[in-house]
Amino acid sequence: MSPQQNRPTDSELDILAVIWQLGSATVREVHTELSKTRDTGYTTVLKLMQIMTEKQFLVRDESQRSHIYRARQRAASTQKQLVRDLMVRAFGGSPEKLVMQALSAKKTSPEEIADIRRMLDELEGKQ
Amino acid sequence: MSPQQNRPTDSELDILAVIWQLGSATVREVHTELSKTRDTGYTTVLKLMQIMTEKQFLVRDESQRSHIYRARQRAASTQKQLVRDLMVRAFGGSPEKLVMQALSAKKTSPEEIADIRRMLDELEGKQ
DNA sequence: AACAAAGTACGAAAGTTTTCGTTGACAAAG
DNA sequence: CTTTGTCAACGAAAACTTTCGTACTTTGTT
Repeated sequence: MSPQQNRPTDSELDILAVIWQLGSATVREVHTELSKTRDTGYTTVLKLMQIMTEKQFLVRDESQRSHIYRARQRAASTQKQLVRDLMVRAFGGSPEKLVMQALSAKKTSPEEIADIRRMLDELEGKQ
Repeated sequence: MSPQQNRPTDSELDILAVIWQLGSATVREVHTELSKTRDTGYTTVLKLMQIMTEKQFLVRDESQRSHIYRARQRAASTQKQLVRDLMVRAFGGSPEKLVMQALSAKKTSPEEIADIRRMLDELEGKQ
């Protein structure tokens, strides 16, 4: 009904991830991609993508026989929403606690650390 | 579709957040706290906390009539799991993308930025 | 034209999470 | 000792998410 302020479900996020990667995709393409890691039926993916279109997570071009789907929101926008949500619910709204866990959750390379430093520089420059 | 593992559900996370804050709590205390922001029944919270005990998210002391619950895992441990999960599913495993969204999701103060810099220093020192 | 292949639509079943009404135990007050 | 309030237990309903069978349509091939 209302514009996207709700989070995608787990399966919906899996589908979004594929579409983010491909830019746009048919059900077949998404299904093929998901099949690499999950055991999932074609019509299951189809149904989910139809629901996601209703929910306005996706838009589709029906001019071809096999409809072409795109994400309605940019990846960054949905990702930001997801992170904000987790930050509020699990970290009491504290970004540095979340960042700390993010960095310790995976061995972060020196290059990645340098990237983050650059981001901090930029962020500080703006303020 | 997506592996569930030991990730708390949304409602379970809300309860965990309260218990993390209070250290330990009765159902009454959790319910009172949640009622500030959510319209939720007492027995709903009770049932959830019973389920969470079965799932080993919580442990309880039954020696008093009103049982006292604690988190079985430290907050940091569960938080790390949640962040790792989100990092993999929404960010393709990339910590710096997640960090970037975290920082832009909320206006981050200079103090918070300084904290994060210190964390990066420490992280680099260890490697 | 007939058939097979590939696609959408749809509804209902199956699975999971959340909600709450009800019951019985116990405690505190009267 | 009876009433009133608080609690845990439990089961089932409600709500939400995921799965897939079936029907029908369109396209390509023989």
